[in-house]
Amino acid sequence: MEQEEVGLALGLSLGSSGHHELKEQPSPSSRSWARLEPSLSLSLPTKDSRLSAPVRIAAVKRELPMEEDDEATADRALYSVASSALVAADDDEGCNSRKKLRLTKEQSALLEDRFKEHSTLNPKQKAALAKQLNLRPRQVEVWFQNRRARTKLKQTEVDCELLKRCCETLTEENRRLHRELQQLRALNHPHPATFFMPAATLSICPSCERLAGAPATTTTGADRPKAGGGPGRAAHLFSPFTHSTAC
DNA sequence: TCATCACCGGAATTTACATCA
DNA sequence: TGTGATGTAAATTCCGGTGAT
Repeated sequence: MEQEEVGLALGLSLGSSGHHELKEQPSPSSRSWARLEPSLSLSLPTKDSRLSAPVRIAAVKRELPMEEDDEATADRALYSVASSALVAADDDEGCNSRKKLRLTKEQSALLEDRFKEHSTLNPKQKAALAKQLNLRPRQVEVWFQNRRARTKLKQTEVDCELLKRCCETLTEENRRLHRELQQLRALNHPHPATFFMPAATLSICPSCERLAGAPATTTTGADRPKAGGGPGRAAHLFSPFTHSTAC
């Protein structure tokens, strides 16, 4: 991005004359900046300076020893400087705050469209999209980062809700199994007068590994979790006399 | 093989702004 | 109409992973 574009994008026309150490300013990428900074001995105009932001950025560009193919790093550095200039602009007005970009509906829509296609961008795509949107590549990059974060958060919420429902289902299944267990125990230790099935007939079905010994009327495949052989396994009750291979 | 560097993305956090009671 | 609480999203910072040299 040309320095003039940066200045125009920021809508800045600052008056300034002083200088400000670059490393004191926050940047979009502190690591990139930290790697740049040691090689720099330049100082930047501050809020007190009388240079316009584009001029200041141009000054930085002259002093930054960058390769032409290092546009991403350059962009971050320039953005950092531009941000600094913006802060300086506010300071000029006695308001030490950064301005916040609000994307237009058109910009948001296009970003969303691109995100639907690819949730990440390569440098060329980023630059092209930035140009198309009249934004800085760094802004596009940040938007995609935040968008991915929002997507992940949304998915986490969905997963959480699913787990919650699953937990409720399992809890209910657990209650039901406890009731059945009590019934089975009653069968296993019946009063002599009401005895009708010997304890020995309660067994595990060899084919499905489910407990046998009572009618298989309470548990169906529909009301059990499909996977994993959960609580439903032991609850599948059947009579060894009526059990078939359908089990 | 190891060290260093550059780059990128994720996570956490900060901050500006909009909305609403 | 002014104000504080709150939510949202842009921006920042830090950190770890990875590939190139």
